[in-house]
Amino acid sequence: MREIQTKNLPPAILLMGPTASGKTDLAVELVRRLPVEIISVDSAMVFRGMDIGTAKPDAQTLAEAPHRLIDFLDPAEAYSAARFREDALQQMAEITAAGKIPLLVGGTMLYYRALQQGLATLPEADPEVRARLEAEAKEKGWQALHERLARVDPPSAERIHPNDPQRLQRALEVYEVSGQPLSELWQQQQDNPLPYRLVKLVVAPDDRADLHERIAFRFKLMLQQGLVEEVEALYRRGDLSPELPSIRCVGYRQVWQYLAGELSREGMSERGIVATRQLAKRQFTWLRSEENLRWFATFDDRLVEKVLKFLDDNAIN
RNA sequence: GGAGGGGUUCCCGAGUGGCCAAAGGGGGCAGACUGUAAAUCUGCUGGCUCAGCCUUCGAAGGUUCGAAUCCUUCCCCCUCCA
Repeated sequence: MREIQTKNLPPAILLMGPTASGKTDLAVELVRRLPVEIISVDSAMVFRGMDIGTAKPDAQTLAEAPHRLIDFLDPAEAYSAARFREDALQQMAEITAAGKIPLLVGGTMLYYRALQQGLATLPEADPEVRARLEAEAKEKGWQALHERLARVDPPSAERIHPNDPQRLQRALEVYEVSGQPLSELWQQQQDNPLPYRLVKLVVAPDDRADLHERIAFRFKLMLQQGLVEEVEALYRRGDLSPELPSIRCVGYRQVWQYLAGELSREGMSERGIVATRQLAKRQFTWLRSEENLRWFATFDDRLVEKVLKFLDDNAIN
């Protein structure tokens, strides 16, 4: 029954893949051949002034294939999965209204998840509450906060590992701000299917070793292109710190440490490459749990051709 | 040529007779993931016919009931003296 309803919905393409798999190149190619418009699904490209390290397409590419949801946030600010969902839905609606097809491209898998499955109605981040919890943890230890969570929200305490400060903090924050346990609010979550017929594909090298090689090559290229200078500009602002989501991004964090004298130039490069590999690995874990994915190999000579055929078979043309 | 220090499982590094397939860290692999997610966290990590067995601590011998740990010879690396 749901299938039948789906048929009448406007289409949208989700193009996923680990970092350095060639998503952007493929997306640009699709823009040239199909009536699609790109929406970025990337938690790092949202930041202004973070171009080289996020592998943001260059100005010329962006002129040809505009990306929505990039370059709109200052690195001092924070984004979220919930805001992404709102923003993406709005952009998708605009594109569809203009008679085009939304092409969502990126590697932030939580955002895809949030978009597809929706989120529970929860209070947004509260910097004051977080700061207070942080201070408390520093004094008493996260173990104590885990014990407190066990009293006010047993299911969440059961689920969240005592060593996971980020999730502990969030669960306690939700309880403090809303007066309700996170686990309760989750239960009230409603099924909220997207009003789109999703066609999902992923690009990734067949061989992990190939991806690792690409990652190392690309990171060194970023350094040649001026990644250190880019991060230095952020470093010199004086109002940014390594705790911010922007500065914790892969590459930025390591270069920041290098600028702070905590890493040698060589160590920074090595750690940056390692962090990128580890990111790709986590992205694969998400991808394996995605339903209805069609996989394409990055190094396939006929990649574009095959993708176009697949999309055509799915009534996208 | 002489004096000393060292070679440990993918890497770094602890271990100086049994409790050692060998601490810890890194890397790798697998997993989790609901407003920080390029984040945060968890597990595994010599092999096998897997409550046991086999191979491993530079190499080869030896001592011992038993050796990564002690002895002998050899190979290689580092520091210092000449």
